[in-house]
Amino acid sequence: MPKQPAAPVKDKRSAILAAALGLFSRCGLHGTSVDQVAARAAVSKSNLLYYFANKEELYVCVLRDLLEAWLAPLREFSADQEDPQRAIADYIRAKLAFSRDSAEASRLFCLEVVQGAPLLRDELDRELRDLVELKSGVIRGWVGAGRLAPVDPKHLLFMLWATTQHYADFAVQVQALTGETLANPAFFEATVANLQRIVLQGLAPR
Amino acid sequence: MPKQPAAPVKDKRSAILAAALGLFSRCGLHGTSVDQVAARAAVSKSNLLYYFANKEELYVCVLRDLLEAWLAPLREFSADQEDPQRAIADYIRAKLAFSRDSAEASRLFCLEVVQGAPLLRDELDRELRDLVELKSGVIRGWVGAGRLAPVDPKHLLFMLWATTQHYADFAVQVQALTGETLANPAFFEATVANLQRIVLQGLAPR
DNA sequence: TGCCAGTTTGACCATATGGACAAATACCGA
DNA sequence: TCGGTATTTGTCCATATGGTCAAACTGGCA
Repeated sequence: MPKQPAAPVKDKRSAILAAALGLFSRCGLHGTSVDQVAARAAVSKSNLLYYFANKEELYVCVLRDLLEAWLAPLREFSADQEDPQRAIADYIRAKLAFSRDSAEASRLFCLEVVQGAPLLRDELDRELRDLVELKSGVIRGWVGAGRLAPVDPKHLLFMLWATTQHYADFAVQVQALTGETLANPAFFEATVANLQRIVLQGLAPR
Repeated sequence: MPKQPAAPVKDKRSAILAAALGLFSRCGLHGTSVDQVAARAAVSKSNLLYYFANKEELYVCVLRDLLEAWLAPLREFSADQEDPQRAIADYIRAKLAFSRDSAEASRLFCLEVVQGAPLLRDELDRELRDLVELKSGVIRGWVGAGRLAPVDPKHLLFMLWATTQHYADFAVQVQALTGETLANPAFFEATVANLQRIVLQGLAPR
């Protein structure tokens, strides 16, 4: 029977993963050295390589955690079949909260996908595809019932992802132009309201 | 009087810049070696370093061209003060055309901004800021005249950027989920129509 | 106490890569 | 043809970095 890893071991692993996320999201895989990650996690390089066979494995582990977190809000989307306006409004808020609370994760996800997602491609094809198919069905149902203007479900999802993730991924630009961050509660609420208003009115059946 | 660079020199420079754009946009600054760029441009590494003092200078040159191209559609936005619906519809189409025709540029811009834009920060603060201020005034005017639902101009611009750039930056994801690319004219038109419909209805004064 | 698996460390190495440099070559005007 | 400038190339080097390895250490348990 394999022994359960002791608590300190788990702590170290997650400390390393956290440090890696921070650095990878800012400098990318190739712009980050194992030394840097180790230093940031307060661990020797050799020790880090005891927990992760090599840099790529570490990177993949970070991505795996990432994808799970990224998918969470989508799994919740329309979970309890409430009315579409409510479901979409909630989703916008949840995604913006993710952009605020997990900005580094959002950015690393963005980096990876922009570069062609060599390591996520499979998961994108498999896991995400199924989930999107499922949610698309729900949206199509709403449209069919006349509760939503006719809209292609996938384009709608793209729009929701793009607009909400933008505030994490392009935070530098947002800050340069507005001086604000989602960390500011007032700005966060204003962003939620703005997005919800436009999207919901844009999707309202005529 | 400094001699004008001969035609072949210019060709070589732009060949190198083009090769660099392709590689940087896929692998980032650190994931791309000077050797690779040189090979792709059919030039020796030494020769490349004759035209660009070092890798960073090459990178900055690529970014500079990039930013200019990225700004072009925004400069055109509402240039001739037509009605807002028309101006926004045109802008959406122009930006999507950019995503289709200059996907690599869009992706490199995205990479750079996501990583904090250490090299673009100044330009973002200066050039883009002024331009955005200008266009925001136009939008505010439309809102004031009751021709547009009340909306924060900057959030509107963010929305337009995010939604249109998404099809270039997240092309892998889009393709994984729809099997399509903007290169397909039918898909391009469907995307334009979908976006225009939702955004314009979302912005219509009540 | 002594054993052993799990953990930690420092020393070391192979390689990739940015870039310096000097020699060679092409081009061009006088 | 000649001289000089611009261009091109091959060689070489310093450094950074991913990763190996064997030795040392730790903690629990018989």
